[in-house]
Amino acid sequence: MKDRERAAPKRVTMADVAERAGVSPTAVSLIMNRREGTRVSEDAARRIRAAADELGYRPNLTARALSTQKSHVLGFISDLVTTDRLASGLIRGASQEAKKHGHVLLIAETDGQSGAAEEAFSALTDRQVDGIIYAATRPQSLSIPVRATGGTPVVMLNAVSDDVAGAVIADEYAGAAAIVQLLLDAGHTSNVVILGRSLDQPDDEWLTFAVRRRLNGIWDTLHSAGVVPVAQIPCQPWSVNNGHRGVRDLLDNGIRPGALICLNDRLAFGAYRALTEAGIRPGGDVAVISFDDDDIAVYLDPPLTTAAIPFEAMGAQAVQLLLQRDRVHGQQLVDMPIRVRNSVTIPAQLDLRLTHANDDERSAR
Amino acid sequence: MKDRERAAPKRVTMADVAERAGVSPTAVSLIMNRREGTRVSEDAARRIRAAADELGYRPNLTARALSTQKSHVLGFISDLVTTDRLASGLIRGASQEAKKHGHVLLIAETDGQSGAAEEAFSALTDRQVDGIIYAATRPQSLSIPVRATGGTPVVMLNAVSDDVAGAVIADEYAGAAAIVQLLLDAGHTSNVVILGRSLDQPDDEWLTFAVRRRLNGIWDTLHSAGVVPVAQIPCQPWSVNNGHRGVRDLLDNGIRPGALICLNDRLAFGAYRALTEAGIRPGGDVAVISFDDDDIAVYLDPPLTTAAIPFEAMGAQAVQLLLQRDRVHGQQLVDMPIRVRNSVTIPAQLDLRLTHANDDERSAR
DNA sequence: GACGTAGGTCCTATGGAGGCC
DNA sequence: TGGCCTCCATAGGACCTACGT
Repeated sequence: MKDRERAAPKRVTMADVAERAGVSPTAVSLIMNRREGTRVSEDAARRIRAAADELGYRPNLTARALSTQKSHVLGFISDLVTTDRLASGLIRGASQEAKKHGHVLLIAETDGQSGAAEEAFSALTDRQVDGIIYAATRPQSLSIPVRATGGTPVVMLNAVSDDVAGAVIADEYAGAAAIVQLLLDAGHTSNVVILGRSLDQPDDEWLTFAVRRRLNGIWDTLHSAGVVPVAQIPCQPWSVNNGHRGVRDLLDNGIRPGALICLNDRLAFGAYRALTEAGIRPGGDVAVISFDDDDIAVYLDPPLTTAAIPFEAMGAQAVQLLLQRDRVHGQQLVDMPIRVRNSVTIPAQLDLRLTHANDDERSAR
Repeated sequence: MKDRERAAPKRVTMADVAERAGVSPTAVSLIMNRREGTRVSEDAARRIRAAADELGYRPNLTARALSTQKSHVLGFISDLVTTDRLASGLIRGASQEAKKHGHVLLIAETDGQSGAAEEAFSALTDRQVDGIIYAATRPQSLSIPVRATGGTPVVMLNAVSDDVAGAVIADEYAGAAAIVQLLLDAGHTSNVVILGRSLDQPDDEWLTFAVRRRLNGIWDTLHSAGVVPVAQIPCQPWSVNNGHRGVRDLLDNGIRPGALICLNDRLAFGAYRALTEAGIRPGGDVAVISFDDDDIAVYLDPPLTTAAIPFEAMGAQAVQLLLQRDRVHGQQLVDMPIRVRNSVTIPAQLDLRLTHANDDERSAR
């Protein structure tokens, strides 16, 4: 009788239902879960269902988890608290897929500090999550604190790791190949410029496996078509200002691009600015393609044709991987959809075969 | 002995520690939790701590939750799956604050469908969350399915509700007043134009309580200074294209703004474009202020001075509210920081007293 | 003052008691 | 008397705590 501050009406429990239906708690449990092996009389079952209904009974999943060792909760850890919001799609995709399977997401963040990852893993395993998704906002190789894992299955998302088999990442190579092919098919084969990285540039921290694949996709495709770029502009980081500077310098050097392959949308934004300042119309005078499908891609004028990172699909895929009984090993590559917009002029006949990204402007407030 | 598929090494339990230390589980429990009322000998305590350490003992929080009725888990429900990522800061702020208090976030989304909210609340209460944050990506009034709540405390985040007392929202009125005051202090008092909504416009779905407050802040401040706008441009939704059209029409009508108050950053982006096309330099020829501190605000040239929605602070505040023993009622207003950038030219003497937003371009990949 | 026992949290899995043919 | 089907009691699962020694 210590119902002083706990004004909560005390959840109705299995015992309550059992009592009202005049059966044992066991019978209630059997009815509420599996119906196979009908071990309860139809009459009792009816009474139980009725009682559960009237009392508004809902099973206590914590207790169930304790008993079954399955919590139906998945952990989601993201590597660092970034200031941009690119990767929130990962969570969203994962969350929706989890919901489909009756699971729910417990999230934790490693705020960059070392030791934080271990702490995050522990916080989740202590709560008996059935599996953990370890996600990065930028593709990279992460090490996981195996000790803190306690045997809980882990899949990497937008990242890879030597410590674990499953990983879901964007198919950068194929995506790059596809969008460059689109550019070439549209006839933009001369004066091709690559903005963001030069092959002559020494390896550095920015050359992650994902960037490498993206570059390979680009170069292989150009090469297959016998196209040789007239210029490569290295810049680090891939920011608006660097894109702007890069293209401005290019123009100052008297090189006028016919097609511009930007390694991400921010660079493209900067490029647009430099081109416009020089009186060159993006989309009209020069074809532009890019990567990521950042928010700004739609806002640009003309809207940018870009290879999107399929964050939501990747998140969903990670959940599937985790929930599959027979684990698939190795990397799962997810297609990068090409958002066909107007920064590349496309001959009518080719155009018929393309599906254009149809973004009505997203409305705000 | 059914360790067939469950290859997991079986977590070490309190009983294991007790056995190794030669004490009862109770003693272990006492040591692992509260130390007050030293009811265990220092010697035993030492042995217990040693044993726990050697075995790598970690308490099973599921079991603890079952017995204490406190899960140290907070639920986070967001209202609808929006395509933009503005509000991910809410989760981030909440998550970080929760972590500080030894809590963790369980997330659920109501995918817009009716009934989904109830389902989400149930999914969380079934798992014994200690409290629920009900967040909206756009400020609005939401009704909560009280039945499914089961007495679990709820606070609204970036939203309000008639069904619940606590709510955390941005202080739109004060934010608007502050940024308009900044504009006026900088001397931009003539040819003021408001872009986004006209007072003559009839009430509609876009006129949420948040927008109303934002508008009131603007108008009251202008009024106090005796400033009367030369034009108000209604547009719905607040998109880049509408901002562009609005300002272009304005210029076509021969009105040349001296100061432009945009109701959000997307409108501002469109305005920039229209101004630039007309040969007018934003920041130089016309001062521009705005709201939201969207990603694009930094990318613009010149970077946009805007009143930021403090998503992270709001998320943190919601957690605090939830965790406070003595609940504070009513709405918690969170300050909107003014990001002072270069779209408003500021006299040197005033400038000294301002803190400028110092955004080095965020680096990508 | 130091410690153990037993009972409570709620659900599930298993073996076994009882009834019927 | 044995076989079979109903149903239920009991024993966990890992922890906390009131009480008793």
